[in-house]
Amino acid sequence: MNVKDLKILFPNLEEGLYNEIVKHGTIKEVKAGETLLKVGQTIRSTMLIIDGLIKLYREDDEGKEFFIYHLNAGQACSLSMVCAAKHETSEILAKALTDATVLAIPLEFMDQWMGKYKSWYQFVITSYRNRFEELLKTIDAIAFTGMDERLEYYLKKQVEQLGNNLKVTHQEIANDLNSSREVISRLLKKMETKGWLTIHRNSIEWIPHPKGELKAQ
Amino acid sequence: MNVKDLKILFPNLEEGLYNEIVKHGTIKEVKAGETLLKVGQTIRSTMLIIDGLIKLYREDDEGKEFFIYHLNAGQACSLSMVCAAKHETSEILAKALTDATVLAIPLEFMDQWMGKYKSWYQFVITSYRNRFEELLKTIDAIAFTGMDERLEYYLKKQVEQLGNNLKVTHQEIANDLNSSREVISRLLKKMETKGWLTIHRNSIEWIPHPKGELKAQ
DNA sequence: CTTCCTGTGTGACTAATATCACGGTAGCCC
DNA sequence: GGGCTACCGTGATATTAGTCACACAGGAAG
Repeated sequence: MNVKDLKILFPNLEEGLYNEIVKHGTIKEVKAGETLLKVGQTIRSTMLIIDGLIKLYREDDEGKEFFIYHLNAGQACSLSMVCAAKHETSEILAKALTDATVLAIPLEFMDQWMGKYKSWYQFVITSYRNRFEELLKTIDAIAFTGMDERLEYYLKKQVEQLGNNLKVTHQEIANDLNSSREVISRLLKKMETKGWLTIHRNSIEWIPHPKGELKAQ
Repeated sequence: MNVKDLKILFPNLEEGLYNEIVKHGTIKEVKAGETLLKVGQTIRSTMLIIDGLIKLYREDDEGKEFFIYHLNAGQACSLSMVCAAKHETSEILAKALTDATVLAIPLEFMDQWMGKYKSWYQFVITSYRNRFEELLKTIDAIAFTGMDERLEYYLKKQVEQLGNNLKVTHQEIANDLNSSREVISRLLKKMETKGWLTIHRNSIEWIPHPKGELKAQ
């Protein structure tokens, strides 16, 4: 990892901080589909996403996985920060959706930089706020809306991260939303007749349309 | 506000920090039922709860209120922290459930103390982690379980905060859970026959029983 | 005591979602 | 091509939760 690339991904940090990050962080490569973080695992470092897309899940007792949000390049795993700071264990499951590169920073620097670099503190706080907002929006979706709107919200988020052509099966969507394949199939069909997307085998093509963007947060 | 009381409520902070809190914080008294924070309101200070019980809600477009969690004495409003740090607006609704006293700390100290007092940084991070966990548990409840379990979880949380005798109507519970009175009434009745509680007019008496405690987090 | 209001109980109905049971189809491998 | 497997479509049915209508009960105020 070099300072130049780091600056592009994580702008607005202090000069000295970039050097420290490069010096103390260790690169970790993860293959698509691999698990980065298991529930119950002890966290010993904070993770910055350098490349790729990470998907975070909440797991229930029976191992069902409920999708919470994505992390992509230039973001940090807030949970790894909180946990790291208290030497505690993970509450969530993180999987690499694509091949990914993450930068692991041993937790002792987390503390140290907090006092030393104002930009680090800002970065951490901002990460938190963003994740917190994601969680609140997720709660909104499940508490206030039906499956149809949730699917819509879900697809828009996927499109935002992965582009209009989603390589995904109905079953996978159902798992992420803790629903069943049939329900998702039927809802997708409805959305297809509305002209919002076209269904292919193993993929869905999102058709941009006036109401198709996620509201600015 | 004096240092001695502060120490009891917020232990493990640095000596100098207590003095600063007392010096720069301003006490705010709130009557039961009053709103502390509206959605969309700009936040100019971080709030520490000195006394009383605060209830936080998420609001939908039509003003329906979905209960998220409590804050009680000795805790901080994490959201006010994130928002304050970025001069942003509130995403949630906070109401005083009982008469309450909060200590408002202007946001500039938030930044300043972060670098100056390690204990403050620890406190903030810990607050976050706890709130984050609450949110995740709330998501679990709505994503993975039915109304019956959600009601059970809800009641246990109330009991934890307010004791075994809950002064609450079925309608109020229904609002908090974004359900309807009839559904709650019927579920309560079931729980009554199981011997978990007794229903009175305007109140519910929780009967402690082996499975009646919230799992340790 | 009567009136009125609020909270509660209950049955009937509707809507949304999950589940079951298939049958069809595209693509892969032999 | 034939068979296999994963994915998708669809009707029937079950379950859960929300809605509607109304009856009743307790308590406060007159």
